Amino acid sequence: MSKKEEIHQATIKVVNEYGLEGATISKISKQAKVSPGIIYHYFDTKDEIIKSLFDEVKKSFFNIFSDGEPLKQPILDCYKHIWKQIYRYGLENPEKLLFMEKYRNSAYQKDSEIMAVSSFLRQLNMKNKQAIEEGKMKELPIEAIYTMTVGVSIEFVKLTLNGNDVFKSCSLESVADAVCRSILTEQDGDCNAKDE
Amino acid sequence: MSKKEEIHQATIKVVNEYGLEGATISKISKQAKVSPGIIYHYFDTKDEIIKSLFDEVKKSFFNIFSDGEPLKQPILDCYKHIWKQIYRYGLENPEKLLFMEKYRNSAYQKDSEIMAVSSFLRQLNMKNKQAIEEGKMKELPIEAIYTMTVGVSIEFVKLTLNGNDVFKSCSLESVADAVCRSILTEQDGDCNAKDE
Amino acid sequence: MSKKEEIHQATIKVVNEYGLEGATISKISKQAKVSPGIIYHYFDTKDEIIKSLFDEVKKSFFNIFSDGEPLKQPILDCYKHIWKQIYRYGLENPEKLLFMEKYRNSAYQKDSEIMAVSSFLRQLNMKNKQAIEEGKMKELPIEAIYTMTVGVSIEFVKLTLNGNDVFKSCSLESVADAVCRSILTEQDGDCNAKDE
Amino acid sequence: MSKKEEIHQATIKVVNEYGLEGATISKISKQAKVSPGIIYHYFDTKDEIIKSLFDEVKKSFFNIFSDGEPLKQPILDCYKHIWKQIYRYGLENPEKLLFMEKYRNSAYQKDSEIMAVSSFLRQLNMKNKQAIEEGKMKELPIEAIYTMTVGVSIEFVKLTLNGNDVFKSCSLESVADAVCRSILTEQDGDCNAKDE
DNA sequence: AATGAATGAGGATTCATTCAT
DNA sequence: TATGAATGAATCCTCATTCAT
Repeated sequence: MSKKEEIHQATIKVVNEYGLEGATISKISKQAKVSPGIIYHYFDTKDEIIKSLFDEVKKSFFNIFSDGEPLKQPILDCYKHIWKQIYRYGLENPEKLLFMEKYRNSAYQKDSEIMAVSSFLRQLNMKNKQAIEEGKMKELPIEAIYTMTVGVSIEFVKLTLNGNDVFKSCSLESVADAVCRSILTEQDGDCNAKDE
Repeated sequence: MSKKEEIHQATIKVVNEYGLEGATISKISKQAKVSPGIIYHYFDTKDEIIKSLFDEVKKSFFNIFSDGEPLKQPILDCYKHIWKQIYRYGLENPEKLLFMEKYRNSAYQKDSEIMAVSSFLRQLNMKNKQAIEEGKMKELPIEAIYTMTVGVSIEFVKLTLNGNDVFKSCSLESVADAVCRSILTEQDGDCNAKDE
Repeated sequence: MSKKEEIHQATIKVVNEYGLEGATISKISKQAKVSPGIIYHYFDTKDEIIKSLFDEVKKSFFNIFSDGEPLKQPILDCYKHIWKQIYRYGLENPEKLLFMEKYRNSAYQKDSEIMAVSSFLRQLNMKNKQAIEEGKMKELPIEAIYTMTVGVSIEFVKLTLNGNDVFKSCSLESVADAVCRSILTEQDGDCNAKDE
Repeated sequence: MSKKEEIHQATIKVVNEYGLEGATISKISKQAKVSPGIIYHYFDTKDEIIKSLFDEVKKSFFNIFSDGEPLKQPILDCYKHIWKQIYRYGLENPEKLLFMEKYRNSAYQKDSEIMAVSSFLRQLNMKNKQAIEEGKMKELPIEAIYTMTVGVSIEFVKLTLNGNDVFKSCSLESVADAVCRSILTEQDGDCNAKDE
């Protein structure tokens, strides 16, 4: 592991323990067992540490989207697959996921530019548009789709990490199914949708 | 408005402009047009200002749940009603809602003790349990139900406040319906649910 | 003496002991017997302390130019008067004069914008131009005139402060006379010199 | 050029760009294209770099005093010659001259030990004393003589380097003459002035 | 109640210097 | 000789909190 990675590792630990605002250079350097000075040999500012770490984590996060080639499946199965992948990722990498969530709600992230343009996400976006045209999916912007699926999965991770036994009586599968079904059109998603 | 309330008001404004970590006593005192010293007559510490403000905002937030007596409606309609109320509340009180979200992801909130025990929420919880027993709703803990409904509504508020025209092509009603339907059981929520 | 003045006083002492670069907030606060924090209640930055102090000192320095109404005298006597006033000022206010000299050669002073535009200096400049037109004074820019007269006086102060007994065998008067005569034209500077 | 000289060269460049206080080992090493570590093989401390550089520059500066054998000329012509040599040197070696001036006003130079004892200066000092005995020159210490002549020339260099067109209407020769004449006795300096 | 000057610990960052390679 | 990573003390500055008035 390179020194930069070690500092990133230390940072993510400190952020999870003390919050983004509580992550001081002093704490990070102690956690990484290096001097405060050397950190500035690898990073220009403290902000750069946080931002580059976020970029790393975001990359690793979006990488798991494409695991298992979900694009080859029908739109519902595609999102269900991603939903479950996110949940597993979150449980296996709680510090990464919680770091992302803290970053997302912090002053670092001014606009919601979360939607990175990985090649996978571009393809997923294409798939979305196609499904919308085919009348299978609600005509919603990608951010809304993301919120209604991935966003919920992330919140379920947080619940689980907080000790909440979410899936005691109800299977992960059925929740993933129900949640992801909400992005489909009425005729496609269920039979008895009614408007007020 | 009491002095405490004035300080709370000033705090919420400063937090929304500068973030939780950027909200200094100095800025709050200037915003509230009082001296820094007097703030410590009304609050013991800065943390107490933030925490008591959160309690206030949380109370006002959960108050709107009961508007329109949603408990008298069937479970789906009840949650759809709440969903839309939250969305409206968020657009009308962006500072309050964003403050809550910032607080929720900060170091202030160690555990997820969001679920306040208002009398309404107790009643809603009863209604949940009944619906579960009747086989109408998935057997999920209240926090999960909350996440799948209210949580999504809040995220939609954030999207809208960020300038995202979420409901350009798809009605608020249909999204609320689809999202809230995800907490129902398969037979109740839709016709063609399938398991993997 | 106001707190700002006290901090200025402390700063001038520290600068004279440790140099401009050695004048740290820590040293200044100890010299002024105040906490480091309070300094930033009166000044925005360390630079502002130095710059405002320079403005103060410069003002006091240029004030002594006009003492004794030198403008009413012929050009040579006028400059001789100023020359001697500067010398006296320097011996009486060594810290102020040395501070000015340090500032002048530092990174603070990028261009040589020393020539403040006090009303007196404007009048002196007028007198210069008149003397040039009358053929009494060399046609040199004001900065050169300043260098040849005031500049030399300041250097004599430095010599004296360094323990050099400059005027042991040669009177202050005769040096002032000889130095200031150098700005006169040849015909005017030479044969009709008069001594006091 | 030896490594030490290369480091000196780099130092003088960095000092002129960033000032004495802004000249860090890091910048010097980059400018010299060597590692920071190796600098400490050639110099014990950063102060030693600066001080030895000053000694070098001072030597080169005082060397030009003797160019053209000014000692063989009458005292006035001798100083006029030196005056003009200094001015030319300054314009040709602005970095060296400005470095000297920065050093002279810094915390490095506690006492005014500028007057190096080169063999030339010893001879010049002898010439001074003789001229004083002969009643041709004012009875002033060597430092005062230096200030009244060389010091003024250096200041004229600074004015010129700062973009001031000092000699637009008045010749270098006449200024050198007038300035250097100020060190002569009254009878000698006045009536028998001759121009070129 | 109210002010705002004052404190001092702690923040990010820099930099002369050292040291393993 | 030479590198450049590493150290840690010192820098400027901030800010929650206190206190004299």
